Amino acid sequence: MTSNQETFKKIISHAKEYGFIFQSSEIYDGLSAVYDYGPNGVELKNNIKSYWWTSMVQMNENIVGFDASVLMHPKIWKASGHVDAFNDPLIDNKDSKSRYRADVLIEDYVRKIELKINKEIIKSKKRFGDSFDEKQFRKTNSRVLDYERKIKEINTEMKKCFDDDDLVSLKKLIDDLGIVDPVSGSKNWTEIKQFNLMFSTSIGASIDSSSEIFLRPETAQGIFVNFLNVQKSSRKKIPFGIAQIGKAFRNEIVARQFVFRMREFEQMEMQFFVKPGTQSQWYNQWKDTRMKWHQALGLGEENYRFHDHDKLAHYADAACDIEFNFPFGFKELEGIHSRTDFDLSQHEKYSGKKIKYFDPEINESYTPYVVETSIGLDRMFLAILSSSYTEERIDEQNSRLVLKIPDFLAPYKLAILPLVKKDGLPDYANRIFNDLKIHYNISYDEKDAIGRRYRRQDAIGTPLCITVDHDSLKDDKVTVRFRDSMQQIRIDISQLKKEIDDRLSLSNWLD
RNA sequence: GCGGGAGUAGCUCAGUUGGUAGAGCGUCAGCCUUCCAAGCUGAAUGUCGCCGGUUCGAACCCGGUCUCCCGCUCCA
Repeated sequence: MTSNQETFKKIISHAKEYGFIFQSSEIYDGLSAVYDYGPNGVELKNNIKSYWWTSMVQMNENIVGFDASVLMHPKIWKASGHVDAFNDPLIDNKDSKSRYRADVLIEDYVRKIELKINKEIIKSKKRFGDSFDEKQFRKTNSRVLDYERKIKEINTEMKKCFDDDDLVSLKKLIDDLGIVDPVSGSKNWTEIKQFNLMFSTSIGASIDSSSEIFLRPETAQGIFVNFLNVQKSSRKKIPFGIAQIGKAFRNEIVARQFVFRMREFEQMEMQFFVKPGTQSQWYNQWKDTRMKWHQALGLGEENYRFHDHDKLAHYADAACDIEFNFPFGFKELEGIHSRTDFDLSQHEKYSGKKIKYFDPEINESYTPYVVETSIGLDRMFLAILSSSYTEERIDEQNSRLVLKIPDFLAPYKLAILPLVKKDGLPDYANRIFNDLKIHYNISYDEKDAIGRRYRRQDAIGTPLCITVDHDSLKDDKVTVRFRDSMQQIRIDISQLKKEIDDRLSLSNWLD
């Protein structure tokens, strides 16, 4: 096992031990790929949300907030393409133990035939030189005609299988074509199974009259179907954005790597509506803005990189990920997609309602183009947790475990600690606690030696510790101890709030 | 879903041939009063993942099942 994997395991243990993340339904053996956030976890998560929301909605005059429901009309998922795209017919090879999408196997087979046609063409081109007429050749060459007929047959049969949901015939097609596993060369296939990545439930109390609906597999469609409601009620002019934070659900076949891939997860997304033709410019601008937002956290610029998509989804004309260096390598943290007018057009088509924006600048109406930024909240959480987890050696004997979480995201902003729990120090400490608790989430601790309490706060990432000692009773000064440097300053309690604010304010991070 | 590995206290792990379930750390109470954990005393915490089988007797053997880890696969 590599040291990264070791570290990752330690982070998972740490998350449990200090109340950040628990596995769902643990006492019933757990529910796979579903997690619960503990007392410290929910604080961190809420702070991340607030950081995102503030920088998106509050700091941008042309972005408004939104919160769509999880349950939506089932036609939405037909329009968006999820009903088709999230249904994968999968087949396993018993010898190589590999799993494939049945349609991809067949498409690969078709591609091989196409290669054969190309070979024939190249061969003849060489023979005939400049006088070679490709169109004529394709029409007349018997071998090429056979190949093309074969391709047509396969495609027709495959389409028929999909239209009829006939997995048995689809399997027969794979058998008849003699398709072999690219790894093992074996034809030892299992039956084809249909996997639907959308969770379904039913709406309506009566069994007879109820109908199947889906838990949303992405939050974005809630924004698209409300585009006109939001645009008209908020009187926004293009270009403008709609932002929302919410849960989405995917019944992943393989869901692993802790909270990186969950069946129930939370997205923070912003759909930015622009004039057609300007999408590429906005796409690049949002790429830049989003990367800067991440890097402002100070987790290390070298931990981020762009990954451009080679293969674009059906709705996109450009797409990239911001990847983060997780303990298991660089993986997607946020997606930035230029979604064209696909979604709005589809909903216009399926709903029969006009979804157009009248642009007063050019006196024309059009279907806006969309640039999407979509970040996995749980992934962001994991990025912060894993990169802030630090095992620090202080000297020969001493080490400590500290979460160097960006200060304003920390579950507790400060801890108030009486040096000893007698001589009236706890009373004094409690007065400070009560004065400040309306402003910050504060931890109070009087158990054990002061050093041990500092370590406990380090382990959950509390940036500041306020220690009350005997002198405090006389001079109204307390010790402020900093998490990362472990340095201490002595400060008058009247200056305390200002000192804390100067250090923790969001404005240190947002401009 | 397939293959491999694992599951004993909150955490890390012992547990002999099948014979009453253990340690360290942590937690809690008390002592000590000390500005960077690991001083003293005491306490709580386990259907040994779950179900079944074999046995006089199962943490241990057998079967099933659930969960986690690794690989394959998938990923808007």
